[in-house]
Amino acid sequence: MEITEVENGLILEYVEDFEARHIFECGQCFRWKKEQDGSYTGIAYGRVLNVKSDYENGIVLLGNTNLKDFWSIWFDYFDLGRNYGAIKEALSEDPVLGMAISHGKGIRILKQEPWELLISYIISANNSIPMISRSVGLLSEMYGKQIHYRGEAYYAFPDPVKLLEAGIDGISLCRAGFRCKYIYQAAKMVEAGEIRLQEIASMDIDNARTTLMKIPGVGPKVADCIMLFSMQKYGAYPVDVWVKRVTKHFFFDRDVKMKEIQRFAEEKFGDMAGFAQEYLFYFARDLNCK
DNA sequence: AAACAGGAACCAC
DNA sequence: GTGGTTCCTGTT
Repeated sequence: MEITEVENGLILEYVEDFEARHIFECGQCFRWKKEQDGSYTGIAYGRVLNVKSDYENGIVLLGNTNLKDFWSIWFDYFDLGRNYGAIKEALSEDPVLGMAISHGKGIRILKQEPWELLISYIISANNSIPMISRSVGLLSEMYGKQIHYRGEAYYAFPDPVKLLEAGIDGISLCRAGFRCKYIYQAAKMVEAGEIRLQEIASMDIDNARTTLMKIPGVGPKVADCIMLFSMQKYGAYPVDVWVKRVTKHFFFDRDVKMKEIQRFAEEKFGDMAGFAQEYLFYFARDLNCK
């Protein structure tokens, strides 16, 4: 990779396995908005960033940043030190994964913030992606810190304290329905130190899952999403309806239970299950696999 | 306008 | 521990 500093941004060249559309639209994040020019603008770690990529030429343009933030935030956020070529090659031994990977070849799993993901995925339960994005956006607008970029206002995701101050009634304004009480309780547990996300992140996958599931609104699927997308637990294989459908369709072709799918993923993909899940999810949505 | 979409809680068994 | 029902908001 080669980095050039330009006016209010960076040009990255010789970047492999990076396609903004695949990264931001494979279901792992809710705060990146597509712009007219095909770039994406989002907010993470208290910074607003604009991203545009050209997969074939290995070019990524980062707007509204600098070298310091690149090395302290964005290099890790986009996991640019990871060799996705090797992962894709290994997974492609399976022909179904081979197809899925050619559909989403530029997917990278972002290293997002555990607290924001905990709340985002509590909201995701029995909910659709546009509605989840809206609720997370509303919480941020109402209770998060405002940041300006190109004359527009962006909002960081609010701290637990801010949500506690808002109370259940304040939280309910984000239109997350029955999940609002879980959001409030989660904030309470985190603020009280009853749940320590950093500690959970350092546990092995089974202990981390069990501990996360003590939080109301967090079941097996939500726990696996939090672990995969913010705690680098790449053996997690979150099974939502799409992953259930696509796994069932290509690998079973019969009625299967969640537990069977979990065991199958663990045995077939091992510590790469999370990557396989993302390729399959994006593929299933593309195919509208039912 | 009724049917459908989407995970976890909760309660029987 | 498994199975069925309910929760909320929105779209088709």
